[in-house]
Amino acid sequence: MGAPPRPPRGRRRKEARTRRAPRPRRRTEGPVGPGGHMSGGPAEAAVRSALEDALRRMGVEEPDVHLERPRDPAHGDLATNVAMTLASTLRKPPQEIARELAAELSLETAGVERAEVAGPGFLNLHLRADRLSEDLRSLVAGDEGFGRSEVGKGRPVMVEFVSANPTGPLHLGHGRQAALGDAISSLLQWTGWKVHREFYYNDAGRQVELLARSVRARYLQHFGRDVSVPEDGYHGDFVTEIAQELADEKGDRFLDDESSQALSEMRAFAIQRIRQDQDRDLAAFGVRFDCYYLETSLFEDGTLEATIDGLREAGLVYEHEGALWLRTTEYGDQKDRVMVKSDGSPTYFLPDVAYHTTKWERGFHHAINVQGADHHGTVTRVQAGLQALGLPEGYPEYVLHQMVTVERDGREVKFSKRAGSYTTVRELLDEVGVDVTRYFFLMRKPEAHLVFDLDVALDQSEKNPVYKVQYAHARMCSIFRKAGVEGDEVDPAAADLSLLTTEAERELVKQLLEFPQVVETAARHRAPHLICEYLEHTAGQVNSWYHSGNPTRNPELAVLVEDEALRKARLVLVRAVRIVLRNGLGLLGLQAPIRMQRESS
RNA sequence: GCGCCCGUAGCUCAGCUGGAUAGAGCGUCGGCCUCCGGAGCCGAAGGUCAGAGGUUCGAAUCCUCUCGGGCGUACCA
Repeated sequence: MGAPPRPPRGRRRKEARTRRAPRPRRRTEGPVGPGGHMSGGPAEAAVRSALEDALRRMGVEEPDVHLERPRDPAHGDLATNVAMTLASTLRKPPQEIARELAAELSLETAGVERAEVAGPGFLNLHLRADRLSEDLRSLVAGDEGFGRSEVGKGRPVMVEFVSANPTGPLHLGHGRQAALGDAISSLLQWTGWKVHREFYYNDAGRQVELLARSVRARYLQHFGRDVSVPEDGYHGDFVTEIAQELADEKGDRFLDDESSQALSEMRAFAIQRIRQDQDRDLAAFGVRFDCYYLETSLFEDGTLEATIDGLREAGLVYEHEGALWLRTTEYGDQKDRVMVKSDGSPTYFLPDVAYHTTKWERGFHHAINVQGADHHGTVTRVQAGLQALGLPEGYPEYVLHQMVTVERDGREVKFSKRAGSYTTVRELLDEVGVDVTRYFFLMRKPEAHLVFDLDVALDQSEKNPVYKVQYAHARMCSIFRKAGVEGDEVDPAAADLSLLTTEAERELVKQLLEFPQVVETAARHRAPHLICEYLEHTAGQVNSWYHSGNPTRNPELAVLVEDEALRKARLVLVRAVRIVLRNGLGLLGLQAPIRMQRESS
């Protein structure tokens, strides 16, 4: 066979505006984009602007100050490496620049007690105690909104996730997607985006056809006929269950009816049952969608034809061996792709492209698809198809996650009964519960393989990270009960927060104040695991602080000390902890329990 | 073959824009614990950041190559 025909030259040249090698889409290049400063609390903002003023006085025109919280408390509350980054443009040694900056900095307006040059050119800043107190007050004032920001400016973004075919129960991969998609959606909401959650149903095409044939086979078997499920059909128990229900509801009316009408009725029945099943699991998992988009609707409303027409107009469509191809290689794909097979039916690729055009047309100029990495082959071609239609390069953005395996005693387990070859979300939910399942799906970055350790998941002690965080929250509530006060009524204005002087307390306050930045970073990187990590770390600090006040050993470090003023101040800190943990857990879709109840075994 | 992802402590994993002595949990070892909430607390040991080269004042992080693992590479979804 010769090479496929090529479109007319002039046309092609015009349309082929970009012809570059495929480039991996970094998750950091999404809607929020890199760059732009993270907020930080009022104290940090004051430090930043004071540093910028000082730098301007030193002749730096557009100072770009990066502030970080040093790991080592001895290195101050905040540190900047700006002297090192300016060394080449100012042509001076970093340490000298840092010394100048320290001298030029107005400590008063920065709210800084002292500034020290350290290491290769860091400027370490120790905040005045009152600045930390102010930030703590604003944290409590923020309450349920603490951690939210407006960087998204209310722009719409669609997050598509799960999008399971209606051909069986949801499996672990879908579970991870449900958790990820929902958490990423929440993160975007928390950072000021208008989020639309969508589920795309591939209810057309070959797979549902196979499902229908499989159900029919089981149905006929039910009536004693000697038929077998198609080789490439669905063999799980759920197919038999559906066939059983079909027989219960419709009797034997399909028994000798081999018409396509009968098959399509059976298909509709099966799809409806499976969707019900999936919906129930998603509801149990606590995930809601704003829209379920049906692939079949693209056939019905003419979107498919319109898409083909659009692609023809772009001059990138050609026929070859009876099939209709799209020249996706124009946009970096490894080979051209078939849109319509020689038998006249479309491949999944065409509706996929058509579907994504509707996202754009519905006003979602930012779209994120959460998918399993086993589908990564589709990314380039779908983006290519969309680019051919004039949509921007890199639309939509993809978050691809790796596979999930379940382990017990260090060995992989597959405890599926219903699905045949895979473990279902339902089975996992029944085994370990919603909160643990969600958290475990989120605690690793999406692109890393996830090992779901059942031994840890079933452990109800603080070795289980979920319980560790929830315990810390419950403990704070417990302290309020013990103190006989309503946590929400603990008033920072009525307390002298300068009494929070121990290192553990100061470090804890700083940790809590970091929450908004963590949310922003996690949202920008589509990385819910950063929230998990933050919560675990925070809970560790909280628990350690709490335990340091052991009544028999160090009663003076307990929250509920005799000293009324100190007690009030510490109760404010307890309230702040509770706010942050509750907000963080809520963001991930987890409960923040007032008290923990263990199941006795 | 080509493309994408991954490789950090015994295990599971963090590590933000390239920054100071690479962190956490589990496990191991050593202490403590009739505690505001229960399998808890404190501490210790444990590293050639897969390997090699490069860029840089500075690399786990950026670039190139090699090795190892996973996935993809259909007129399947």
